[in-house]
Amino acid sequence: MRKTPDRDLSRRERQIMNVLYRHETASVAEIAAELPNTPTDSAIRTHLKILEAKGQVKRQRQGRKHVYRPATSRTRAARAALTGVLGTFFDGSLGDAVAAHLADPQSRIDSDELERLRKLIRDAEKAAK
Amino acid sequence: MRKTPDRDLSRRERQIMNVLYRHETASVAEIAAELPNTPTDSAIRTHLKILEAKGQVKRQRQGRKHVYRPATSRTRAARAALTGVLGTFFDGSLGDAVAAHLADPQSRIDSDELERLRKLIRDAEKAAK
DNA sequence: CCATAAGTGCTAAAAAATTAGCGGTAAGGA
DNA sequence: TCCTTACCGCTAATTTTTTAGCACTTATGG
Repeated sequence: MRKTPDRDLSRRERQIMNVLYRHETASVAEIAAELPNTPTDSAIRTHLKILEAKGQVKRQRQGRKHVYRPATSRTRAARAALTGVLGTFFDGSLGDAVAAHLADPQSRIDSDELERLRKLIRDAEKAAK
Repeated sequence: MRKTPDRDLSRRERQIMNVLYRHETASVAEIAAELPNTPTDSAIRTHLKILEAKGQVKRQRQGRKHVYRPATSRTRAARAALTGVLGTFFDGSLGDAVAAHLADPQSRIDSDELERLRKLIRDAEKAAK
């Protein structure tokens, strides 16, 4: 028996949650389509059942099948994930992260995106006053 | 036997790698100090051995003990982690992520940080021309 | 209204992850 | 030098994760 339940999710559980966050909502078959080393539907259903018991996902019938969604809002999860990455890799600094991403040759930031960022910062500065 | 080795790391492996990325370099005892549900040093050593075999960490004697560090550069790992979060939660958009973080009441962005961001964007725009 | 297909949950087995015991080695101080 | 302490890796056991088999239910279309 486990003393304290693990805070983090297992590898598969995390993979599944990530699919759900990308899709907002997904059926077993849709999840299967995105998992590496694709397991059977049956295996996925077991994970979903466990995740549901952990309070991580909600399910809902939709016609013949079930559709699953994350129990916590995307916004909340997104903030937590971002904050985690900032903490682990960027010393908690958003600026460091933005700098790194802008410098990443893979990132392909276009000028519209830059423009958008510029406005975001400006608005934030305005709001701070 | 495993057909293809899993791309992702196991839960503990990831926890350990994250400690290493935060510290850049760490001893077994230092790692232990930061892991939830703290296991014995011996257990951690086993994980490190496996991570070393997977090519994820390098070790180095330092006096009496060993010191471990990630095998891949922090920069590379950081980019990958950030890109992953952007993909899962922000539709790949840096702007969305920045907006979310600025809107996060927990984030406590101060005006120096905003100033810094402003310059980053400006320089990037300049460079794009 | 029957046959088929699509989807489900239970259960138990297999594989992987996680852990600790223990004996060994070497450094440092009495 | 000898004892104690700090660390190490090997090995084997335990626990968790991950998986699939299978029998059951329910829409659907012929």
